[in-house]
Amino acid sequence: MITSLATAGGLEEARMGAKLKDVAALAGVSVRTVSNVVNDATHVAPATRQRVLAAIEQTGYRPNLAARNLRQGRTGLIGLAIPEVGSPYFGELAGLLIEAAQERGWTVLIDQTAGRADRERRLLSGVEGHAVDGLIVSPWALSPADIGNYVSTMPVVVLGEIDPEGTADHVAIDNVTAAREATCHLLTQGARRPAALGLQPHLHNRTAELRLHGYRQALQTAGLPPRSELEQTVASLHRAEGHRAMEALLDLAQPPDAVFCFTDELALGAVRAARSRGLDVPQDLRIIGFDDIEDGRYGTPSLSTVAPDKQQIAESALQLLADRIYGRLTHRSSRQVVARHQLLPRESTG
Amino acid sequence: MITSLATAGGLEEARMGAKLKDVAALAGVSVRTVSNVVNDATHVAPATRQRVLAAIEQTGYRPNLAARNLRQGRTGLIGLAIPEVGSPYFGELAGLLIEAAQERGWTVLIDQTAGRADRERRLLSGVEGHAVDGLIVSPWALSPADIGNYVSTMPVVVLGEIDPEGTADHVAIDNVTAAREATCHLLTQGARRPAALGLQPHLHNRTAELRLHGYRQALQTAGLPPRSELEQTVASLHRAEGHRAMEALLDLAQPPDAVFCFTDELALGAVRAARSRGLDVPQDLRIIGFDDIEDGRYGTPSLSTVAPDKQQIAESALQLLADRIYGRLTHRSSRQVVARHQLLPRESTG
DNA sequence: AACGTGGCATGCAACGATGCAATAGCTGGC
DNA sequence: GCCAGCTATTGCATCGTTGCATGCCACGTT
Repeated sequence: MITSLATAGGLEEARMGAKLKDVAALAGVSVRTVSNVVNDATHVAPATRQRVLAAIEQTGYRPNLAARNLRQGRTGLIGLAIPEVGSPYFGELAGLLIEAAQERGWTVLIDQTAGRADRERRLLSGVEGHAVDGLIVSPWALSPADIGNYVSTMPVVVLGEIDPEGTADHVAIDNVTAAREATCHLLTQGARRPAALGLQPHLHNRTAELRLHGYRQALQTAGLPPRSELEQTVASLHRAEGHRAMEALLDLAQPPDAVFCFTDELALGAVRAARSRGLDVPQDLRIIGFDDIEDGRYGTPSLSTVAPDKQQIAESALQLLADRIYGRLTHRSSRQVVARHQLLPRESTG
Repeated sequence: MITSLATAGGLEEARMGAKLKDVAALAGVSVRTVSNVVNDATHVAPATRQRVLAAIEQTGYRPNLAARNLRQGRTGLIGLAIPEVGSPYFGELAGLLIEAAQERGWTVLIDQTAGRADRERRLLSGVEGHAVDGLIVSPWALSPADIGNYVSTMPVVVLGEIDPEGTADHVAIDNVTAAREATCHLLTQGARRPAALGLQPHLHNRTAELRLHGYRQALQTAGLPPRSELEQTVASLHRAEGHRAMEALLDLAQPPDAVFCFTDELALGAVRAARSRGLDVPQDLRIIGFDDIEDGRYGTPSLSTVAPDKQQIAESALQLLADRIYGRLTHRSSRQVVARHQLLPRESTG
């Protein structure tokens, strides 16, 4: 309708929706040639290219992504499924992923699963349709088997959890070692009854399991018996739960003298709880977290923590995904990247 | 190619890419009817609907969004341009927006502008092509005039800054009043030399300007003279800058006895700086922030702050955008929503 | 002189879905 | 018994782009 008008006279008023056809008409070439210029692929004579570029400039042409996607079968979008963007660790990670994705020409589309299994499944099963070329999932509530069912549908990279069945690509740090190191650090600083805070047995939170495992290993190495009352379960990973769980620990007949929290957020809540009971951190109670979120660095006391290399995690995840999407990798077998981590002792452990 | 195969025998192996055509063939109806069922719009006989639904189930059909978008001219995506997802305030806000958008059937696509004007412009000018139906922009570095140039291209809602020329829809709180209240709170608590921390004169950060204005109003009302050395400029809104700026204030011959920080992050850095100099907050120095991020609630001391109603901001922004996108609103004139805010006195001001 | 080669440019068809308008089937009223 | 007035269903064209195959030309080779 307007199309023909725009084609005929479209010089300045072409603002809204110049198509390839319009550009072609203005430049006096075929639609196909304009497309070639835009995708600067095949041989185009310099003179023609100039003319087309000028026409593009003049019409303000922008490729219609929907059409391009339909034709190419790719969308240039990748999904990122995380529990919450608002939580610092995932926020920081999302930021890095978005940045890194942009460099590869991808746009990231965030879905918040809030750790609910149904939502994570819905996402994987492709409710979004053919909307994304691939998916990066950070599952808190999904079992490895669940994931296996869906990787056949589209490229999936899983963050933060090792899938024992090896059906999907994974990026994670060595959680057992990291947790052991954190606990050892507490012991080295003189702790005799270190607690673990952050179990989530009701969810399929394998990351938490691994960290618990590392914690127990450290105890064993030090010749200390595991005590189940020192292993605190939480319902979520927010500060409020850290606060609550810490109070429960302090209410024990024999309270701990140190706490390894599975995330920094939990640790920050725990610190707060300890201090409002008049305890000094680290004097009376040493606390270490996990994630190295920015809040921990500027709190009082600054929070000791284990820092996963988030940058590396982001890069690796995209690399794995790229390999699958561009089909550089045909074989089914999954790959695993183990990202670096680093123990960062700060004030909260003395 | 595979299409015909799938159409003919496609019962179970239709996993990868069942189209409308395949479903239609299986259900023994026309493609158009299947489409009608999917969009449950027009009259479809119950029996037919059942048959089609079964076929959809069996084939695992998912609508191809690219095709749908091409046809409809809408993408179902809205862009969200914020400086950083990793920063708590924007992370929390993004989370709420994503959630609210999902309820309206939209998917949010986050772009991080890092406060760089070129990036914000690039985004507005539609580098993303016809990729998004609308845009929510939280500009730190863009002047109102810049925005005016682009609103004609697509629906835009601006967050956190009032555009005096009235070219775009806006959602913001009453920053002047809020800042005045925060400063008044400091004065009420006994402050005599309250400082303002967070100016960004080099950027077109109008939000900061408004908060400074409110701060000065409060001083004037209290009969205190404004002192330019108490108005601290920052290069970014991160904790580190809050830390640095606070130290600068403390190095003054006559340091302040209270500080109004323009964001909670700055405030957290400021608290840290004060305490590492041996000052007690709030005993020696009262500090109030702005944003009500979660970190502030669980720090020691807990941070007094001004809490914008983030939920309302998110809802309103989407409402305004929806009106534009669905064309319920044709007239050019811009609308402004002033969201609620609330002063939250906590420990850091005594 | 005839032929092969490679650089440019083009036309046609198709990606998968929906808007439109037309058709087939049905009921009820006179 | 016939037609008006429905509802249910369908075919065709189309959204804007790119893959494929081909046409055309000029040049270098035998």
